[in-house]
Amino acid sequence: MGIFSVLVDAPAHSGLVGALDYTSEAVLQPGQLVRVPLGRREVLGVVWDASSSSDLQPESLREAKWICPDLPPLNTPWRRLIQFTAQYYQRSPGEVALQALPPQLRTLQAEQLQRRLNKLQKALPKPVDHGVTAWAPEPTPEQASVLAQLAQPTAKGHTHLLFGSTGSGKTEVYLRRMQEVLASDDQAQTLIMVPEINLTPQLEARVRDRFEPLYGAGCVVSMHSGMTPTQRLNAWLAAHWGRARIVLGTRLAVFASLPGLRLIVVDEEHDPSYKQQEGARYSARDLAVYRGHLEGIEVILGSATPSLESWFQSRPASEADPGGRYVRLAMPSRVGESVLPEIRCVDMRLMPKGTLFTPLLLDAMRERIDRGEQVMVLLNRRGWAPVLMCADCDWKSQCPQCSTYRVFHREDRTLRCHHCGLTHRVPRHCPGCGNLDLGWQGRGTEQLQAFLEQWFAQDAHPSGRSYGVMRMDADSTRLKGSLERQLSQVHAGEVDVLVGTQMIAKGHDFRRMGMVVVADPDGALFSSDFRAPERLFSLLLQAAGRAGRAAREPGAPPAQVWIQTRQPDHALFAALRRHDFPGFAAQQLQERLMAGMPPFTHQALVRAEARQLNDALAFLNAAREQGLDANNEHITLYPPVPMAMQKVANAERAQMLVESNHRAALQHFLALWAHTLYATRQQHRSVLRWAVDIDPQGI
DNA sequence: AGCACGCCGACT
DNA sequence: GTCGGCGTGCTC
Repeated sequence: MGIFSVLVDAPAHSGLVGALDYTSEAVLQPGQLVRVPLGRREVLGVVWDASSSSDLQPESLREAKWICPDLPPLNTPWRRLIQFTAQYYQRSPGEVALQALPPQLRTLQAEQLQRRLNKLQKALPKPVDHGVTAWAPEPTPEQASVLAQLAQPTAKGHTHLLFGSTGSGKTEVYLRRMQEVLASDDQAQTLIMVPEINLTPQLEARVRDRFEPLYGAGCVVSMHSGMTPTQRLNAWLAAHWGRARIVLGTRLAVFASLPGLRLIVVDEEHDPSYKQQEGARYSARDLAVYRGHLEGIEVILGSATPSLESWFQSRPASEADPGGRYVRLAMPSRVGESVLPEIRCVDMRLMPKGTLFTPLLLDAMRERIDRGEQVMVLLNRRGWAPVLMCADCDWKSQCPQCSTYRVFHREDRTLRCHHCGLTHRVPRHCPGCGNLDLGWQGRGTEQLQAFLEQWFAQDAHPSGRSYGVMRMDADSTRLKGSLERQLSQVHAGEVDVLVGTQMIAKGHDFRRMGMVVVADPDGALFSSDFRAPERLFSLLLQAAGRAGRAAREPGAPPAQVWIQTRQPDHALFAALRRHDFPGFAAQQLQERLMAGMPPFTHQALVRAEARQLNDALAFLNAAREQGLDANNEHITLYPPVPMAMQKVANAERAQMLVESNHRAALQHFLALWAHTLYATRQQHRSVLRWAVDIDPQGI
């Protein structure tokens, strides 16, 4: 009878910190999946440490059963990745480990699992026909040079930042590099990550086209939260078994078990979606880099607008500076005939307040459309208008549960809170004074769509048909299949004007888009979040990337981006007009350095929620006092403040910023302080929830 | 986190 | 008299 420690799914604050001890007749390997009794239930566990001794009385230990002898244990790098994630993001290893496994593994009986494995084994990989090669475009000289550099071992290590403008063919570089790596070893596996589920289908199709002829059907699997539990389990097993050679997925795929992993690609590495926003708040991009380091393999981070963290980390060496830890590879040119679109600002200060589009812009749109091109209109606000209000009294569509307004959605006549989801029918008359005259303030995608439909209905297209205006946002794509349907309508040319939120700016390859209109970006210029300019720049450059992807006809005017703003002289737009990310980044980094912000400092947030704001603040203040007593010179503990969105779903929220110039010092402090926080929580029972967010996205 | 036990209010 | 509200406590 040996003693084995086992990880089970228990949150860090449950008192069950670390692994639990169990006995077993059979010798269990670390990484083996087991089923263990925990209280009255039986749960899935991961064997963590073999034949350890236990502090507990031997007779109080219960017995672990392995679930499936044929399932190989999770390997050492995987376990170390889990260990690191738990420690770095201040969660229990059990919680992280079990979250990283497919949910169905918890409930599946041993026989069912065995049946799955048998099926997987029977579906033998198609013997590779070495005569077969997938068609692939010839790499451009720029791509070839980057590929040569990737193949060349460097002193810097194995993480590369591929800085390539939209349309420079980054995906082709990923695919070719994957192909080289896969060909070098018949056990080799690669992982490629994308920020959003929406972007997986088109990349998946491209990856399948390239690799299925080489490695057979089933060599590519996807991993994202939109899959059914069964699909997820099958994909996970195929990867864990080594049958899948390529795993393609969203942030959760960073935890896929890949015994033959040789390369990780993180596409659009700057995208905020890589940061998990609940539970263990990990950054899949950062973990990908760490995993690469653990496995001793190559990592490629790709973006046209890298995060300032990655940009800084990839700075070249100079006399005074040894440079960053990543190797920067640049691909500045667009593939083929297409040229960079012309970016211009439209000065909205000259227009009456409330103008949706300037007349000049509307004329330019029609001109484009009549030439057979499409126009994209970007506005990052769903619904008709962000506020409904009474013309007589001061009633506004305030959400009763949150410190924000419910958004007026005219299409389904609702007032919806975008934070807590609360939905009401639009009142017929003012709930404050009974007045029938309810108006709105501001604009959303629905309103732009309606305006443009009306505008273009005044005339017919020169060909006699009518103009097509379509809206694409989270509302229009809610139903299954509607995203695909809408995209195919755009590709089929049934749409002249596509109105939408940032969803339309990301990734999709609209070949006929000749003009991009940014309707109202100014909100982001005045945001209190120091990362807002970075995100806006990235969004606008990505949007610009949608324009003019195809070669243009001789004599056709260049693709254009029109930005309607009341700040046309803003430095951000000046850099954008030059397509100058390096210039923008240099200026932002200078500001961050001066203001002592990331990447020059490291941050963590402690957030707390309570029914009363003061209870949340009191908890944080008490925690801060004790943190200050620890008196660490490298740590700054700022006083707690109410969050910008102070109330969400009837919970008052406050947060406290912890900062340090040294990542290790911050980690060390947080690890010690965690105990204090748990203890302090016991004295503050009114606190509903609290959590630590390491490297927070927004403050 | 689950899932117990446990001790007070409105119903068959 | 029970069904059930969610407060506290434990799980190797």
